Amino acid sequence: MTIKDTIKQKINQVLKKKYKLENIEFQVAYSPQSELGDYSCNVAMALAKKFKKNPLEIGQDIALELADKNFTKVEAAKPGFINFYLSEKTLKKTLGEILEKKDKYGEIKAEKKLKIQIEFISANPTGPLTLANGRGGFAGDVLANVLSLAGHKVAREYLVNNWGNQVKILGHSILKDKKAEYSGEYINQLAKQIKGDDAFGVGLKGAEIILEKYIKPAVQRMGIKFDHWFYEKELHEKGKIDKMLEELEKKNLVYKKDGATWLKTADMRKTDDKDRVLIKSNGDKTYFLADIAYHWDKFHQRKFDRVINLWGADHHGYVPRMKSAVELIGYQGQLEIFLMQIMRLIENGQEVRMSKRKGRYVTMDELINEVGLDVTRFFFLMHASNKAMDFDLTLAKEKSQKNPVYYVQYAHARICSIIEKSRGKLGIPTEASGQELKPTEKELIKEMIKWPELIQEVAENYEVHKLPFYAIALADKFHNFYEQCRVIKNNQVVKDRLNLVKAVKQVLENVLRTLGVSAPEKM
RNA sequence: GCCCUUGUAGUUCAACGGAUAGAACGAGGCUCUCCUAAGGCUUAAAUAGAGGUUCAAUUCCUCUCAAGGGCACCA
Repeated sequence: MTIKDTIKQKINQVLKKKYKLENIEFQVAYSPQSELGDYSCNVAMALAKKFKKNPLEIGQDIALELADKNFTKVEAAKPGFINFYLSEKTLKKTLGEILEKKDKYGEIKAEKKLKIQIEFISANPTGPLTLANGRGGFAGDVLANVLSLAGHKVAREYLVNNWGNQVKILGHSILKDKKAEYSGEYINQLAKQIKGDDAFGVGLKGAEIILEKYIKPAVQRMGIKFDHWFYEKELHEKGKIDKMLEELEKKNLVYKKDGATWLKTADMRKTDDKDRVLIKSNGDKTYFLADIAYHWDKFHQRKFDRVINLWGADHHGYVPRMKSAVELIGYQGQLEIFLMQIMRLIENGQEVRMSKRKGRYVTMDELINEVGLDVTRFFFLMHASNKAMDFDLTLAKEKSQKNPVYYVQYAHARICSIIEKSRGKLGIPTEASGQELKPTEKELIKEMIKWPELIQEVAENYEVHKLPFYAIALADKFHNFYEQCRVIKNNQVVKDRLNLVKAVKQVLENVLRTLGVSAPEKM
């Protein structure tokens, strides 16, 4: 159990015993400054109104009951916060825990182990992966890592839309006829390889080649491994779409109007506001129907407890109907859709609209070639997904040398160097001054205590961008320590510090692994 | 027109409704006889505007202004 959980549990016990209260909402957070302790809780402020009492007094009353071996001091402060001061013993205990758990430090037990699927990227197989696919790609990959650390069984999936209109258009583009829309070098290449006169057939072949020759290698270079590539084509060819329609009819969820077949999505008034077409009046099936069949497959056939889809923000109008459909087929609350905001490409200070159709885009490959995978991943991951981000390739190239990822990796390299130099040297237990940890040492350990707590938090709110910020904070604490405390002194190794530094190396590695970024031994 | 996102230092981004709004880059000033100066220390610099809710608002609500996206029997 993390320190945070321990505090929460203890406070709930006190509330129950002392005040006969349950289910009170309160938060346990990190104190903003070290003078105010390490953890702080606002429960007294939450109770102030209820009791019509000064929150500080309530805080003092509660603090009295909270004495715990993990803390040297628990006390109420100013407006009514209860502050917890970690004891040195707890810090040292954590250090031992890290060295013992090694790469497992950060793993937590889920209250209930879930089978979770994360579907992301899923870019149409009509061209190479571009920068636009970077956000969802890296965020999805890291979210999957986090959810596994949090104790769930996670599968990564890429939906290949190798069917429908865009495949036909791809075919026309390869044939270079009047209906062509896509252009670019890859289309020219495909035109040389594929012959035929049926646009859809040509498109299918083109999509297959694009997937194998451009998309899959790019995904691999991005450092992502999908557990499953799902082909939309198979839904159609295996008759799963027709079966889905039968199923919906059996459940009495469809009706005919104006020659088309509709799904009663508006019945789910909370999620969608009107009914949606499944079969057009010309007899064509809509993509929506295929998508329902796809989700039926996820939930009904493959039995996922939770499905998370990362979509581009331009699909947000589609979210309500998809959620309604999933509810209608009986999986309420099990589909989560996260929108990745648009990424704008800037060139010479001007926004350039990326367009696959106009052949105007920067591919993932180009970017990784220019600045490297570590910089690319870190850059994308640092941005919260609900905000639009600007990307200037020229600036990115210039600035890649200054990417904060190096700050983090440099900490790791410095540690490796210390460990290397300490080999074979005489060990001395601690500094002559005694057992007391220096402030920078304490700060460093406290930062490491946060790692499992962060995993827990991100597994709940999916805010993956907090991980790179944590990595920077940990590196920062290390660099501070490095300036203040020497591990090797007069050609002798301070043993406790060597252990501390080894623990930091371990946590840095765990963090970087979760981010999919390398931990170099030399820089 | 309706709906959804988003407005934080010069720039790119942080900040579960909490205590003095943090970083990085950029600008200025220090700092290597000692484990990697890709480091450390330091100065200047920000919540778009107006109301409201709250003990407490960058965060929630309303309006204004600004940016982006969506409103199909397209996928």
